[in-house]
Amino acid sequence: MKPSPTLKKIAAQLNVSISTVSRALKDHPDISIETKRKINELAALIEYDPNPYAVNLRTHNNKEFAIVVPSLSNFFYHSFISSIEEEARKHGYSVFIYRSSNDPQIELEILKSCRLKRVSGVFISVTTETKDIAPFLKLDEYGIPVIFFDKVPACELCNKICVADEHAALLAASAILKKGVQNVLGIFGDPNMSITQVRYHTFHKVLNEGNQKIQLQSVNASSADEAEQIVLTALADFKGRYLAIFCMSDEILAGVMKAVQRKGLKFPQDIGIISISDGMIPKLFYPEITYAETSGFKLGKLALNRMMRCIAGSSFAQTIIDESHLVEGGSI
Amino acid sequence: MKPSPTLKKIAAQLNVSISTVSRALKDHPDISIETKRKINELAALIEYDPNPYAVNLRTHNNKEFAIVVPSLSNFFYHSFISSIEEEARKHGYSVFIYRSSNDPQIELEILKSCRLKRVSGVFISVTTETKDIAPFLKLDEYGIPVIFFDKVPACELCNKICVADEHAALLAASAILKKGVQNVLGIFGDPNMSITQVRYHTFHKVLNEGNQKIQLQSVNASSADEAEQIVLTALADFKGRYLAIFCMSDEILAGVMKAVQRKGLKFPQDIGIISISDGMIPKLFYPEITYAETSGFKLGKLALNRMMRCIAGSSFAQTIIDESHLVEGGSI
DNA sequence: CTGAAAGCGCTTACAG
DNA sequence: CTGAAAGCGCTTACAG
Repeated sequence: MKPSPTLKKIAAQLNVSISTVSRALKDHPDISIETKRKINELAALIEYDPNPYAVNLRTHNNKEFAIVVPSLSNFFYHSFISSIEEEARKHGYSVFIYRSSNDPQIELEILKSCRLKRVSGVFISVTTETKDIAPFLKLDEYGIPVIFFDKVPACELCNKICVADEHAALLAASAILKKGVQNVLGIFGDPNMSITQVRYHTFHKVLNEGNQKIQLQSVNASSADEAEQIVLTALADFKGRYLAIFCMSDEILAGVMKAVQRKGLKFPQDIGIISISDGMIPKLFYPEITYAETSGFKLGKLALNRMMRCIAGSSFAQTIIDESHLVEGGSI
Repeated sequence: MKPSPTLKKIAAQLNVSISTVSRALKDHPDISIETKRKINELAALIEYDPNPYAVNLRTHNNKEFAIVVPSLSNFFYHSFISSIEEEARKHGYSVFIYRSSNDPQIELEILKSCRLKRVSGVFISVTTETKDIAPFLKLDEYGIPVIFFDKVPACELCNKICVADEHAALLAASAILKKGVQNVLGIFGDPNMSITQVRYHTFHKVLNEGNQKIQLQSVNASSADEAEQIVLTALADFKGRYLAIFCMSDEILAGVMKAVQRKGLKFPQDIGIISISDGMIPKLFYPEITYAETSGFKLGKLALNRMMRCIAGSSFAQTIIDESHLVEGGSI
């Protein structure tokens, strides 16, 4: 285990004081050009790098953001994370990712670690079980800004960046109206999640307010398998009539597609399908599935922007909602 | 910005020395029960937590592993990461993830950061451009073990954990032989990647060594779109004859499925499909696609095991290859 | 232009 | 059983 180069060693070799070396390395105007040259040369030669622990102990400042997510298996997170990262790098920040495994206990440990490490800021999508926002407020007390994204807690005074659930549901519902479909089956996720409630509510409102009379049936599915079963049942119920299925999420879409393929149905001829998605799953089928896009990319930029404002001192809490747009596939 | 509780403050309030507080908090046998009680009580009350920067500066020891991956959009990585994490937690280590964006420059920065932070160990899947292994050896010099996984560099003396490319290709080829298919189209990825070479070589060897005479055609595709085009062309060539398509990866499978759906082909009736995959994409279709599984889960356990050995002092470099197994879907 | 000194918050050998 | 002291590697106000 090789010892690291330190200011002390450079100072000793060059017969100057540690203070001088420290100043020279950060290009302090006091130090003479000649001394700076000597010091920088040696530092480069022995590949000196400041010990971040020592620096931090003194300055309480690291340029690191933490992103905390429940899981990694989500294309929305990918685009969000890469967007944050790209932008953060430009500002001289590095980014690392913590995974909470959707476990509030682990999430708590991660938050504590972020606090103790005094990261510059935290972007977090909370677990489905997270109820207590005290740990987040605590981060704030220590001057660490927290930006919630995607799965956000019910908290007025927080900075939140959300996908446009309402707008996405509206786009999907409008697309269905436009096609003039009469029988619609909406499949939604966990009814306790706010994301489900918003999407459900908007979807229903738009369809019911249209001038067409539509037979709308809505169901909740907690897994792809369940969604598949629901569709198989519905196909029997709606026998003979053209049906459009709305999928609130990728997981549900996966189940729906299983049922559609199992029954050998062609879309959009035999059945119509429309979804809210980040776009990965819809593109696996032919024709591609039409979906209202919830992309993390633009959202990431907005989130980072907000973060930089917070770091600059803004204490004003704000909820930012990105717009969605319809990506026409050909499935309805 | 609230000041953090410190040993000093506890010491002052209790009229004992800092050393005593430090010892009491780590349950040192020298300290009297009564003193320990008092100190622990106050520490709990004010929520004292040691400053990790100060601790590190003294002890050079943090219990953190870094996982570095080129990208997050890969189910193999998800299972690998969650497996590592789960196991690491049991050993009292926490895990954070760095994303290199498949950029060797960023990868370099990450490695440096790992070195300076003296993480306990690094698990890394390198970028496709990574040529220079010097930075990894450097980590090793500083006593930080490096375990390569999945995308590993050509380096004899490294610890590597790999998916069983050979075994997976063998299983897929054997499955094709068993079905007695005569016309086979193999679609492979970037021919410069070692993973492609191994899969290609084994696949061909097994098919050619079988006693059946098989017409085998192999092509390289660098994207899903390209794979789709290849299949469309091949369908014309093999007109009328039953064809089995082997997909080396999920990306290729995605393209192949696009073509198959576009042509309205039924599988396994009209065409046979078999793939190497982590299992997510194959399960989206009906019938599900048959594939040789390359799961990160078991691999993660093996990798962590190896890491713990390295930390315990083993300097013996080892390449571990996990076995694959065939998951029967119904697509061939 | 340069250096000695204090201090960030901790740990640990040494002394009593 | 407890404490004073040195030191991890750095930064920065103060002095010259």
